[in-house]
Amino acid sequence: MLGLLAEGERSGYDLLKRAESSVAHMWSPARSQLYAVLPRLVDAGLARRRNVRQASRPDKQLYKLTAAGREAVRHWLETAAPKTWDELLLKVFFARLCSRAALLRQLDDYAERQREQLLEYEAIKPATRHGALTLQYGLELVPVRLDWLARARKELAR
Amino acid sequence: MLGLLAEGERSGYDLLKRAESSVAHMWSPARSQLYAVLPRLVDAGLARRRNVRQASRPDKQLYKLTAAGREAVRHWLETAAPKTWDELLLKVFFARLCSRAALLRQLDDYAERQREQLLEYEAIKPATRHGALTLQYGLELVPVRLDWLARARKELAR
DNA sequence: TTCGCCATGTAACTAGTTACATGATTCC
DNA sequence: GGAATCATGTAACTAGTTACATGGCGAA
Repeated sequence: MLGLLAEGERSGYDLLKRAESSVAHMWSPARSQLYAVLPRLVDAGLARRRNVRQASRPDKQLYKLTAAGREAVRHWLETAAPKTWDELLLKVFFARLCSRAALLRQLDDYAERQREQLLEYEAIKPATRHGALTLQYGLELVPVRLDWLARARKELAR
Repeated sequence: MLGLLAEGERSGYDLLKRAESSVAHMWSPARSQLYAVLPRLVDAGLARRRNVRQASRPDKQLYKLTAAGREAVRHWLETAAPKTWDELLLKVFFARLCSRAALLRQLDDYAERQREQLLEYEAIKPATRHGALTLQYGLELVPVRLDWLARARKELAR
C-alpha cells in the first residue's frame, strides 16, 4: 500500500483501482482490508489524511505519504528479505522507490535461495505418483525463475 | 489438514512433521495454527480426538477423520474451484482421496482459466520498465503451468 | 429504469504469525 | 553437558475474507 501511495495523494477508492490495474497479480486486497489499513498508516505516522468535501459526490479521504512513510517503503524494499516470490515481484515493480544496488542484492539473494531450493527438490524421492507430479512442477519452476531473475538483473542494471 | 489426517490417526505433532516433509511447498502452517485448528475439526464433526497417556513422554491427543471428515476432503477436492495455483497442487497431491474424473475436470478448468489469464496479460501495455519486467514473468509462467497441466492430466488419466 | 461508477465504512469471521511457556528423554 | 526429539498449548497480533449498509449521478 505504501508503494501505491508513493504515486501521490490518493483515496482508498483510487488505491483499490490502481492495485487492480497494476499489482493485482502479486497482491490484491479486499476493499474492506484496504479501508481498514489506511487509518493504521496514519496512526503509525506513515501517511496523512485530508478530508475533501464534494458536492454531488460522496466526500473523500485523501491520503498522502509522510517522509517517514517514504522512508518505510524504501526500508522494506531495500532490507526485508522477501518471504514469497510475489513479494519479490512487488519489489521489482516498485524498484524506482529504492536504490538500484539494494534491489540487485535482493534479486541475487533470492536467486541463491532458489538454487538451494532446487538442490532440496533434487534430493526428494517421491513416495507416490501424485507426489512425483507436484515435485516435478517445482523442478520446472525454479529454472524459469532463475532465468527471469538473471534477465531482470541485467535490465535493472542498465 | 484433512488431507494429511486421511493417512491415519495422528497427533498434531505428527501432522506438523508430515506437512513439512510433504506439502510444505504448497502449504505450511505454524505450529500454533495447527494446534488451533484441530479442536475445530472435532467441533465440526470432521474428526474424533482420543487422549493417549504415555509414560516417559508427554501425553498425546490423537485425531482421526470421521466419515463426515472423509466426505469433506472429497467434497473439497472434487468441487471447490482452486483459488490459487498452490491449492491446485495440493489437490493433485491428495488426488487419491477423490474420483479421477472430478480431479481431471479441476485440471481442465484451471487450464482454461490460465489461458484466459494469458490473454489478459497479452493485452496489457506496461507503463514502466519495472511493470514490463513483472508482466514478462507472468507471460513466461503461464505456458510452464499449461505444459505441466497437460502432462499431469495424462499421468492422472493412466 | 437499470446498470455502473463514485465513495466509505462496519461486523464477524478465518488464516496465519511470533513470542511465551513447560518439561522429560535420548543421543552424541 | 548440550542439542535434538517428543509433545501441547496460550496470547497478542497482522492479514485477509464475505456480507451488510448507504446513496447520489450519469449514461444507455
